[in-house]
Formats: sequence, C-alpha cells, structure tokens
Amino acid sequence: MMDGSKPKVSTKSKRRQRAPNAPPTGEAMFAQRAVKSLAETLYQDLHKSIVAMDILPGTPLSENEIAAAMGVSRTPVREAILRLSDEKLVEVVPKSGTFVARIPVSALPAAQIARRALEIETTCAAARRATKEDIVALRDIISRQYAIVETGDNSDYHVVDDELHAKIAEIARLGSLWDMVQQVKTQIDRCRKLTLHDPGRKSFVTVQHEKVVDAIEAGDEELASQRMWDHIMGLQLDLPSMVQEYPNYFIPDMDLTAT
Amino acid sequence: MMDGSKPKVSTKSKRRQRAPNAPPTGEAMFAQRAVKSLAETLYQDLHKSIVAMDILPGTPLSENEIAAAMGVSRTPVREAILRLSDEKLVEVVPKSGTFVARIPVSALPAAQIARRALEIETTCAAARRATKEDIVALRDIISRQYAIVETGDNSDYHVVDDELHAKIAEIARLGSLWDMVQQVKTQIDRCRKLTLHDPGRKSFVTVQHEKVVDAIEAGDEELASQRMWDHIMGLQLDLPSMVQEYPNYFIPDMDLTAT
DNA sequence: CGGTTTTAACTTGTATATTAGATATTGCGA
DNA sequence: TCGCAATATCTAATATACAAGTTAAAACCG
Repeated sequence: MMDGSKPKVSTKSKRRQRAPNAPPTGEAMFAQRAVKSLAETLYQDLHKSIVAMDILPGTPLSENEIAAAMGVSRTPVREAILRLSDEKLVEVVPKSGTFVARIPVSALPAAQIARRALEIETTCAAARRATKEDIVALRDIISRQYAIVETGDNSDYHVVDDELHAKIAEIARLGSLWDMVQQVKTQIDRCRKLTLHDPGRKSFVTVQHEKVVDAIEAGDEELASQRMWDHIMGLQLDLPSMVQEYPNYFIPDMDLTAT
Repeated sequence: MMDGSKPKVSTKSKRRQRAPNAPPTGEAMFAQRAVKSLAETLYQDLHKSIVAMDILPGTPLSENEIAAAMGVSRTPVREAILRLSDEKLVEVVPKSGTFVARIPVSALPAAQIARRALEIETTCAAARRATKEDIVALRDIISRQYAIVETGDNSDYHVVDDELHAKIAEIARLGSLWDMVQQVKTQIDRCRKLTLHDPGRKSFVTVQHEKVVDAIEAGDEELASQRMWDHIMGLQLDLPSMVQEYPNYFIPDMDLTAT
C-alpha cells in the first residue's frame, strides 16, 4: 500500500466531511427497508420459533450450526441471538453455549400485571378518542375473529387477537404501549402453548372483545376499562401444575405457594 | 480442504455431545460476570453518554472511529450500537451512517402515561407487602436524598431518586416493572437535560417521596398511589417550547397543538 | 460561472480467521 | 471400580477482511 503510484497529487486527505449535528440527508433515510438484512430475517425466524415453542426451553442453539444450516456466516446469526438475549428469549453463557431461555416463573405474574395496567390505560384513551371510522375498523377485526371461530382454524386466531389490541392502542395514539405489552406478553404466550385450549374459549373471548368495543363506541371509559380488565384477567395460568409438569422449561425463581 | 491427511483415524467424529434440552451444567452459569465483555462496557458507556446528553441528538457515530478511539475492533462496537438501536437511542441508516437518535415527540406523552400506569401498580403492591425492614430501607434512601439536597450536589440526585423507585418495585416483587419504567423513562430523561432545573425542586420532590413512603407504611394503597400519581405528574415538560428551541433534537411526529 | 456527471472515500453489512475460556470425554493411577 | 488429571474439542468473544451501497466533493461540460 506504500506505493507511490497515486494517480495525481494526494487528494488533500480529508474528503467527505459531514457537519456535526447533521441528521442524514440522503435518500437512504426514506428507503422502506426493501431488503431486510440477514440478521433481521434470522431474528424474526428465531423469535417466532421460540415464542411458538417450536424450539423448547433449554435447547442448545449453536451459532455455527444455525449459520451452516441457513447458509450464512456467523455474524448475522450472532446479531440475531444477541437481540433475543436482550429480550430474555435465549440465555447466552459466555464461552460455553447459547440456549433457548427457560421461562422465569416470577416474570409471569409481573407480566400479567404490567399488561393489565398498560392495556387499561390504552382502553381508556381509546374510549375517549375513537371516531366512527375507528369503530368500523374494530368491528371489522371482530367479524374476522368470528369467521375464524367458525372455521375452527386455530393457528391464526391469536394474530387477529393481537391485531385488535394493536388497533385499540393505535386509536388511543398509544401504539408504543402496545409494543411494550407485546414484549411482556411473550413469556405468557410461551406458557399458553403448553396447555390445551378449551375450544369454546375463542368464541367466549371474541364476545368479550365485542363488549369492549361496544363500551369504546359509547365513550364509556369506565365500562370499557372494566371489560378489558375482565378480558385480560380471564386468562389464568395454572402455574404450579405447569411448573410441575415441565420443570425443565421454567426457572423456579419464585415461591409458588405464596401469593 | 479435500486433503486426505487426517492425523489419525478420525476420532469417531462425535465427541462432546450435549443432551438435548439440557440446560447448562457448568460453573460458568454461576459466574458473576467478573469480566464484562467489551461490547457490554461500550454499550454502558455509550448509553450513559447519550442519556446524559453528553452526545447530542443527530451526532454521527462512526463504528470505525469509536473502535479506533477505544482501541478495539469494530465487532464489539457494533454490538453495542445494535443494542442502542433496539432501544431507539441511535438511528442506524444502512450503508450510510449511525446517528444519536433524535427524540420522537410522540414518545414523550406515551412514556409519561406508561410510567404512571406501571408505577401506580407497583406502589399499590408495595403498600400491601411492605415490612418494617422495607420501610427502614426506604427511609434510609430518603435521608440520603435530603443529604444531597443540603449539599446541592446536582449530579447524584437522580441516581438516588431511581434507587427509591427501584426499591419500591423490589418490595412489590415487581422489579421487572421498574425495568420497563427505566426503558420508557430514557427519552424523558434526555429531554429534562435540556431545561434548567428549579433548585428548590429537589427538596420538593423529596418531600413527595416521603409522603409516598408514609402511605406505604400505613398500608394505604389508595393514598400511596394517589401520591405517587401526583409525584409523577409533577414533572411536566413544556414540549412546544423545547421543540421550538431545539428543533434538531426532535422528530416532530406529533401535532403539538392537539392534546 | 452554473449544472451535471464522475469518482473516490466513507458508511454499514457480511464473511472469515483468531483467541481465549469451558467442559465432556479420555486415560491413568490407586 | 473410583477418583483425578490431562486433553481434545466444543463454545462464544474479538479481530480482521471483504462486499455492497451511499454521498459529498471534484471534475467536467455547457
């Protein structure tokens, strides 16, 4: 590199210099992320698999294996795993191994409480702000839920369920609260995959949804939040028996006999 | 790679084989993370600098520059930046640059609401569970706050402030809620750095803290949460004037004239 | 001199190589 | 057979190298 064959005079060394405190000006800022990075894709895939309990807690995840299996290098795999580690979906043990995270028992009641608090707030705000168009959108989602209940197709119900909650948050202009709910909800979702679901429950839940929307339409904050409360509290996990049945999937960091 | 010069007979290929669904058994699991990884250190440093507004929104962050300055490779720097990106503290524009994130205006009211909801929940639970020892610990923190108020040392007050809220969450056995609060609080904290603080305010806040603790000691959920509400709502940011004064530090993704 | 094109230097994204630590197996000695 | 030490081979952590894309300044042209 020390050769003297520079085409002309050395071009004054400093070329591109961005002014300090200059936000990006180029067009890349507006790109719609047409191509997801490999790391992003891998992250989404792994996230989905872990939350769906397709990969069970405790399962070793090898960066090398995944990289080889997906035909990419370790770097994007690693970046995906680090993100999952921040979300407590994998446990990285330095120099030793990476494992699908076991579910910390203590996180489950806390998650339920946090979710309840956030969704109540969201529901109240939605009841205050909802327009006629918003109500139409909500009822559309509910009708799609009823359609799924009819067909009995299990897989898609929770997606539309989430869609409703997301829409309520959007109406409340509190989308970021729904993002938080989604985060805390993941461990609960993983638990739910461990239990068989009452087939009549989906119908029951949809009716609950409808009642919430009724109250939002009426602008009755109190009633709407009460109904949302009932809806969320309706999901009760039998922790002790679950932990007993699948001890390897949990971190028993809480006394289950206590409150 | 196709050579046939394997040293001996291939040693039965499979050696170390970890049983499926086997959580880690080694001692590394219990290591107290004696040595923080470079990535972790860099993350903490950058996080601190950004939240303290030592690095202003819009400032370009070059992975190469940081790596060179710290005498490490790009890899740990990159991992730190990716984490900050997940927390919305930096904006990464692919193939273009990385910048200290501007503050999304819409996130601020939402953060306030989320924080309020979570801390109310925490305070109620703490009022139910607090023991005599817990109250002693809380009062100790408050006395340290008063000490800081006396000296007028600005820098450490917010640390002890956070300590109190963290302790309340710990008493409530809802530490994870405090973790969530800390996350949403960061953008608010960055804003607060932009405004001069009333020197009498610290004293006022400490009195509020004391009143909250009084209510917790009395086991009065209602009163405690009411006082916590007042305490949290006492912090009002004058968004319009802040955005006007520092337009480059904000993303104006919300109509400030509306509610 | 103004507008356009070229181009080189900068960016992050990904791939590969090296390093250092953890651990299950192995082999040895009692 | 049991306990223990040696070691091979796994792991994640870090370093380096390369590729693909962006952008601002320089070169060119009118």
